[in-house]
Amino acid sequence: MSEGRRERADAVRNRRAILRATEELLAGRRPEQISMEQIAAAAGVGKGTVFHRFGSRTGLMLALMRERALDLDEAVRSGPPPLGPGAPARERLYAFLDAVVEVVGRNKSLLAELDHAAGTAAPSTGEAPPTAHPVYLGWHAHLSALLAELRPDLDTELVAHLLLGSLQSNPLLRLLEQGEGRRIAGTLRDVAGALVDR
Amino acid sequence: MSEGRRERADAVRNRRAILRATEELLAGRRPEQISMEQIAAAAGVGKGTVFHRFGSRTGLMLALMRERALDLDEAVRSGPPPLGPGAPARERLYAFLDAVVEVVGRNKSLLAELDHAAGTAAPSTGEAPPTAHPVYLGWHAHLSALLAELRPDLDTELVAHLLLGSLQSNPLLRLLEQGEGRRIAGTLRDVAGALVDR
DNA sequence: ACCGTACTGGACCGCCGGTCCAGTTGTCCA
DNA sequence: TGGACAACTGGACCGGCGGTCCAGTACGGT
Repeated sequence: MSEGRRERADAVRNRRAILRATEELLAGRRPEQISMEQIAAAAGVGKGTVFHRFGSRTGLMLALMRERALDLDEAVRSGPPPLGPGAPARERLYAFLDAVVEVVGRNKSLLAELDHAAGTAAPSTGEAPPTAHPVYLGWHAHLSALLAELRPDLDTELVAHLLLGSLQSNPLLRLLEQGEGRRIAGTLRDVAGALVDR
Repeated sequence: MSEGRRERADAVRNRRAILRATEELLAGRRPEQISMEQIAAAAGVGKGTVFHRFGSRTGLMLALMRERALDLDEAVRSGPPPLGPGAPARERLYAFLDAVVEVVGRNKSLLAELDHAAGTAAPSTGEAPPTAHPVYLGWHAHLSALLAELRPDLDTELVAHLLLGSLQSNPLLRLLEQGEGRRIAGTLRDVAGALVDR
């Protein structure tokens, strides 16, 4: 994927403008009420440019989500404990759940959009694999690993899906919207704790 | 809501035809790939009729979901134990989780559609309350009550959302599609069990 | 200064959910 | 039995969306 050609300066400028514009619009309205044309207008570019850079609506949203999830990703991979490596698995688990709830809370609408978009795949080879988005996959891998360390007897892959999936569901996103983040983080801890402290 | 006027015979016939047609189409493709026009054609009626009877796409999907969830609802409210009243709360909890997984499994695509539609409310009074659909609310109420009986110290409302929400998430629905229902039911039992058997 | 190429933007396309209304049909009452 | 009225019907129609296309533009290496 690494191009030999450098990216042109105006292309960079426009890509950033589009991402910023999307962020601003997203802060005000629900994502399904924002059209690609509005985004283009807000960014001061043509609609064609938006699609040229991001491929599709989903591609744009995904790019934005990647950007937003980068910090957490780095903190988990090489940051200081307890989020990063070095702390005991249980501490890392709790820290990670708290962090995920926080990130999800700051990106509810984006996640709702991506979750829905996951079903709509490219019509290229007839039946494209409708995988979850990369950000989710990363979270899931990390969570599975932590759980497996603590309870190797469980179906940790599935438990990780259960824990993360619940955060993506509409009722939870609604609560997050109402600032119930701390309450959710606490209860998620209770649930995970019940699983882990046997 | 109880009308004094009886429903006309042809209206009943058409309503059933539309629901059946929707079911058949839903069995073959993902719901977002089915247009209202296709449904109308498959049912042998005009598009106007579909909207007249169900109000909107969401209304139609909801009507279908209600129909599908009726059996479980009755079994829980007045059926034999352990699903119905009479069994100890723990048994009822396990039985209910199993039953919900089964119903969700038979209606994944429908639920995905409704979950997404929950965000898009009627543009009537500016900002309509984007509540979850009635079927979900019913399940949530029942599950909350059972949990509260077993662990009154927990935030059972929220735990119920976590358990049910996870089933609505895309990754889980994907697994359900691949026939992993039993695996999911089992793990859900493990999670609930860890919470309840302290 | 020049040239090739990647980038740009807005007209355009097909489709979708939803509306409208003129015509039809079931139902009730006399 | 028949007539009148409301409820139902269906397909033409609408605004708007995501996505495509391509002629024109402007960047950046040489």
